[in-house]
Amino acid sequence: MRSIETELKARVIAIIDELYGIRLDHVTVEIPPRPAFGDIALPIAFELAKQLKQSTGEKQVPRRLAETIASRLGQLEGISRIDVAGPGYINVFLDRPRYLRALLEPVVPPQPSQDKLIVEHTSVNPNKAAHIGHLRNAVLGDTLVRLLRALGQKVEVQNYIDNTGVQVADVVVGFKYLEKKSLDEIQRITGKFDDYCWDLYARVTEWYDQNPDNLAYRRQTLQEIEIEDHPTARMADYISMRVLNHHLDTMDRLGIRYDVLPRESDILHCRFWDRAFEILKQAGVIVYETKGRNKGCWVMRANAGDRQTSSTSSEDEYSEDKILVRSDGTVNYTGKDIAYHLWKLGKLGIDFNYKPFRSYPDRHQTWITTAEASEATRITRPIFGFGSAYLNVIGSEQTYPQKVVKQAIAAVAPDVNIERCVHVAYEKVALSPRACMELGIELKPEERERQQISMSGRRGLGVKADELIDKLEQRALEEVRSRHPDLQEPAQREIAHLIAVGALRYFLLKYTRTSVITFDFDDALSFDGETGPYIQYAIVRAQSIFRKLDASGIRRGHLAEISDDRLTTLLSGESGDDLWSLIYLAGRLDDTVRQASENLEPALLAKYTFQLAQRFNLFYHHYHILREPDEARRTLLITVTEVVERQLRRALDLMGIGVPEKM
RNA sequence: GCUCCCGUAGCUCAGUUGGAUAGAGCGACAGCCUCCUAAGCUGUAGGUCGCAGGUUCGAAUCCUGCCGGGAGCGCCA
Repeated sequence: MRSIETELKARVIAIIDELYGIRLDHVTVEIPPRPAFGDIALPIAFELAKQLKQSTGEKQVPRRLAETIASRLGQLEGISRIDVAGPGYINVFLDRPRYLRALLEPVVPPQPSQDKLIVEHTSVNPNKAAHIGHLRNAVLGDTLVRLLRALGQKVEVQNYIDNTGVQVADVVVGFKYLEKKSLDEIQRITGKFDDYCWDLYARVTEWYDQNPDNLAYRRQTLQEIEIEDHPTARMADYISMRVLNHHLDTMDRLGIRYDVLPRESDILHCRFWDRAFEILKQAGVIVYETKGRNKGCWVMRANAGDRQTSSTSSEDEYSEDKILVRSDGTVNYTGKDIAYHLWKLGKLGIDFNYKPFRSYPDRHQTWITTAEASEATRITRPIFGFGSAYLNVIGSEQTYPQKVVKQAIAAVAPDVNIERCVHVAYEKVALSPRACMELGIELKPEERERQQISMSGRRGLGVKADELIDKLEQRALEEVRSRHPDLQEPAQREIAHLIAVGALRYFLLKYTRTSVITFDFDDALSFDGETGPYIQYAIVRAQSIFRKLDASGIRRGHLAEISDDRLTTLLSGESGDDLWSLIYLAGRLDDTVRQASENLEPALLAKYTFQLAQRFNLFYHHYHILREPDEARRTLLITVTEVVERQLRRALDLMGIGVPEKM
């Protein structure tokens, strides 16, 4: 498996060093396009020919080099044969019985890491219901967390709560000045509060548009929100916490949870910025402008943190410089974010207080920050922050501010491994014109022509997360009812729920991060083709086979009783090759997981899993296990089914997708 | 104006980091349920990989320029 690949690479490097005196630091390994070309291909001869020509000027034939290297590779454990093909590929054929037996070994979880990675995701403004774009963020983040943890990385999941920003302020303005409601009256609002705020938020935006003077209420509200115990702050706190609870409910439906919820209000009240300000000033990262257009502001130079002198100055008016403190002395969002990130990495020197916020049935506990040191903060709790690095799942439109934060960290905390601190940027979810029509949204004339329409919380334009999940569950339930009318209602609902989650999470993961998802109801609500339910169905079919086998009294899991010779025969020839390609694909899960994690790209895992399910369905139609007369062959077919079923289940689990018993 | 992302089949997207004959799904058309669940399978049609150069044994992938779409570059968050 992986060890064979590593072994191969090492051998090739050693041989090339010995024969040609060239030390390669990287050997490309690929999967040949056709099984006839073997299981692992090394195009190393081409690279070597190039390097030899460069160093000696002598032209070498790649094919000849490949033959030389291949002959020196000799016998290797787990490899049955090595060929040289085409213009100079070294093709490696694996020992099939050995590989299959290795796949049956139990999965050993890796040693957990000492260091902790802080993963921030979701971070939805707590002023309205979550929409499909927020789900993309949360599902991406949650899946990355699962991948990293599976590889042994210790992870802390943070969901940042911006409860003092413009968005919350706008909803407060809506309640206070548009609806003229008191806190008491707000508390008496029944029904889905986040939906209520969704509509109100859109109305406030309209109200501002109608009369820009109304923006004065926003400015005033923003100031009052920051004052501890001010009535406006209390109202904002009530609203944002009630909406936050809805968000956590929504995310819980998809199996997404958090360790800690840092609140912006607590960053203010704990005076994080004051400390960060001192650190930045001391490091000389920010300077006070006494002239120019940024006069009176504290700014970070564009080249801060670079060791080189900034001699190549600058007739271009410091256009790259970033303001952190306004001329009125207040800090902006990026400044607060720098303070927050210094805290994440344990570099701020002060901490929040914490209290329990939500407990889950499996005893998982989510904590929230608080400013006051009360009784609750003395409860034993995990240590938050002090990460060795951070991963921020944040939309790609925030690339610039994220770069600034990273730059500031690099400048003031040189001991931080800044390479591991990454902004996991992803593109947004836009709406297809058809989806807009189905939502009953009036489009502006210039929008009608577009291929896609951006969602806008301000305009109340978007697909609400809960409504979409409801729709998916409803659709799945109808399907389950017609297929399994004999099942009890709760059982049917449980299946429908798993299918809905599978459909939604897979839908959001199958696109690569850099691709804009053009949301369409037909695509998102589909259970056919490249979808989560397709994969779940493949597993359900495998389970069904197991049930039938058990009922017929046919033993499972005794491949060990079949000799290597017999297995070699069974795995050769046309149908043997066919079975082998499925086994080999199933074995590549771990490699795919590693790759998806290295690239921070869950889509790689999603695509792989679908491909494996597809190949299994093919197998399912080609081979009828229950009717297989040859016992050894039947045992092999059963084993293949078991291996594939296990890998598919593991892969789905990493994507946060469960599997029903039947569907 | 500058920076970043995207452009591949009618539509939505992959493409193993430069490799062998460019792949899926949806949609269309034609088939497959006495047979482990048809949420499945088989077949057909569908491509100048935006355009033009360059780099080399080899380019959808890398470099340059252009065209088209999106985002960012605020004393907003």
